[in-house]
Amino acid sequence: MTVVAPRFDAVIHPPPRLQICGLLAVVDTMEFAAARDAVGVSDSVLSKHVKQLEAAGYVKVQKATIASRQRTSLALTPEGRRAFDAHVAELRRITGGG
Amino acid sequence: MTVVAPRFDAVIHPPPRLQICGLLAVVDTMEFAAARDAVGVSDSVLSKHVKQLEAAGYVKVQKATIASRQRTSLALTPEGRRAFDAHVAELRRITGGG
DNA sequence: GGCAGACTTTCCGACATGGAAAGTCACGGG
DNA sequence: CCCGTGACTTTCCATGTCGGAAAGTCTGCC
Repeated sequence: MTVVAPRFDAVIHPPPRLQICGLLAVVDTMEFAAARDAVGVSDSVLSKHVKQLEAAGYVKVQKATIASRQRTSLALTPEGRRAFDAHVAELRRITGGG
Repeated sequence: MTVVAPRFDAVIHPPPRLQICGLLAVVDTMEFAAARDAVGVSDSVLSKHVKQLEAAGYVKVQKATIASRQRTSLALTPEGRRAFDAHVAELRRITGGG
């Protein structure tokens, strides 16, 4: 039985955003710099993609000042996880993965 | 063991092209009109996407005049199948599907 | 008050996309 | 023979998206 209703999500599909979500789906929370390096983009590009995911309500951004340094961490919202799972399900359907 | 080397392919990734490849991966060959309807795009749009897949050497286009009517059928080339499989593998890797 | 760190925004130029319309090409009809 | 039709293909356009670079914002430290 299918757990999520497959639904193609244009906000998630672009490579950088698919990667961000894929990472967050596994680690639950990750810092801005780590995500930027993992995705392999510049600060501005990551910032812009995160902003779109945030605007869609898929990612939650937490800014904290730790040890005098600004730390921004990212995490999927429950809705973001649902959307991601649904998108992945749709990808599998499209690509013949069941 | 991995059968294909995961490799993100920008030619395949865009939704319409991912769909076209996904369809061809299953049916081996499909007519232009059937693909257009399955993907849900206009003639011109399908034609343009197919052209890109063809330019990349991923899809083979065969035009035949059958019963006085032009019939264009599409099929994945061996290289197209490899590229599609590799892209799908990469998507699974990114999306945490192994 | 000035400086550094960590992001954000703004400013572009380069492409990618899709729909509509015009263009091809090969019949089949009149 | 010329025309209309079917099945695509190209061209024309108006948007949109992307990414890099540079400037801007904020906060805490010196």
